[in-house]
Amino acid sequence: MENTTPPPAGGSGTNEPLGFRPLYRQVRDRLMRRIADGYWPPGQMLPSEAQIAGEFGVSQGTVRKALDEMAAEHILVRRQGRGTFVSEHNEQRVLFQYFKLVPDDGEREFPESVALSCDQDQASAQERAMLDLPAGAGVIRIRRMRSLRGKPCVSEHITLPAVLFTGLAESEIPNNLYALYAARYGVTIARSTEKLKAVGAPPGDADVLRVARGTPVLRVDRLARSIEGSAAEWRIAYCLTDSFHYLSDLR
Amino acid sequence: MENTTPPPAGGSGTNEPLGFRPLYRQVRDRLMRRIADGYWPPGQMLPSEAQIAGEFGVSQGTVRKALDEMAAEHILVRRQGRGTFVSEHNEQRVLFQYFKLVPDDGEREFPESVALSCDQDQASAQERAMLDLPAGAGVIRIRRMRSLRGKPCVSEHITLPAVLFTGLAESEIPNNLYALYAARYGVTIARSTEKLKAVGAPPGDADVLRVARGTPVLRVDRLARSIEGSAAEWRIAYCLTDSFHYLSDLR
DNA sequence: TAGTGGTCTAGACCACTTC
DNA sequence: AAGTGGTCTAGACCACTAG
Repeated sequence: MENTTPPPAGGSGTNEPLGFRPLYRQVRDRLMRRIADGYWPPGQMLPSEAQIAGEFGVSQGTVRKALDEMAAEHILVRRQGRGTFVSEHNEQRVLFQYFKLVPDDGEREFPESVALSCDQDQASAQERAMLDLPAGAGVIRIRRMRSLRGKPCVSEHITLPAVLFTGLAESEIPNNLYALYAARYGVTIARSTEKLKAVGAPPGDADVLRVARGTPVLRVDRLARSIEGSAAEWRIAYCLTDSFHYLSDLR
Repeated sequence: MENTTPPPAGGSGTNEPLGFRPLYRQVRDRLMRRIADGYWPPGQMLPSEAQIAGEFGVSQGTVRKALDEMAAEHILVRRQGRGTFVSEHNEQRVLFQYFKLVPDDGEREFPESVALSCDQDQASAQERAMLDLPAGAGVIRIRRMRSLRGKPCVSEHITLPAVLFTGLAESEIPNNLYALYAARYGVTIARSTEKLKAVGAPPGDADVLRVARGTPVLRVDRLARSIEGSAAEWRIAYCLTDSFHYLSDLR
């Protein structure tokens, strides 16, 4: 693997100076492709640094830098003495990376869920805009209620591109959706953006949460992206925050 | 610098296996101490990697690893071809690291501020608990209103340990408080935790924000810590989110 | 042109896990 | 004991900034 042909434009989200692409980024890209293609599924152990280095014709240090970067993004998990593994969306990871609602007086807990409905339909203009869908595309919509300690606390509206998740509308809705996306549809959620607002609870959500309409609730608008970077899920959640809070760490 | 005397307990927040402390962490600790002590003030350029390596008697790669880690925590800023600098709390940094309120339809902007009051008093039990203060300790309380595009959007209640900020109550309150803490009191804010809730606007804050009492607002409870890790500021902000949102990136 | 950080290599040894 | 990732070193060269 040589660096004699630097691609003119960068593509990994960061601003490359256009004209130089480090070797370790090319290694990273090739590893990412294999993971995105399902060559190494979640939970799979990767070859050792030395093996990857031999295959790609680079030094072990260069492979290490690529792997470290991917571990920092939670794409991989490295464990000394054991190996390097593709991250799984197990409960622990989802709990810490994606579920930010914490009891005021206690530890983080994984919520329980009840699916209220699940239908397929044509995407609205707003849904097409959020999910980068063409006109006429289909979506799957899921309504869900989640509880902590037996107390309803989140009313969710989830929208998925139907083309990525064919047949999901007819199946059971598990508590851990991201594990299902990965296992059954090969869609691995890698990062997301949340926009938070305080609003009065809309009628339907107030009923689900068993509070009066207009009660202040936290509205969380999340767009989740797959490992390839494309929008894979749009989710709006109305959260009760009288005995919970949304935890955000600023570094 | 040798690794023959591994300290029995780790102290940098992470769980060390108790019995091995890498050299680069010891380098990091020594650099941190100098920065915390004001030996290298914010904005100051550090010696080159080679110089530090020579002074500490370690290799350049080891120094590099320490510097990279500190840069990842925003303690340092590294610029190729120029050098390594102690981070400043300039507007750009505060805007991206600490001010998460973004207009729904536009770019991030730095808000304007109006100080409403600033007093010194004995700490309440709650304030002592939040800021780790002994009984009888004094605090400085600041009330502030912040605006974006001329529109009031945040009502702030700030509490500071009086012992760290003597004389602040009698001075002007600038827009960028964290720059003042660093420049005048040698207190560099390094990280913080925010707890978010949706609540009805309390009377005093509703008046400041010019909305009806009980209007849903985002309550942001922030505890900010200095570079040494001690609690340095407790801040509660009530934010209007009808045309703004709190932006949270999940990685 | 000199000085800085950034990349890449090669090799030695250490810490941890598993068999 | 074997295999993995983690640390540390030494040195070469590249990309960027500034005088």
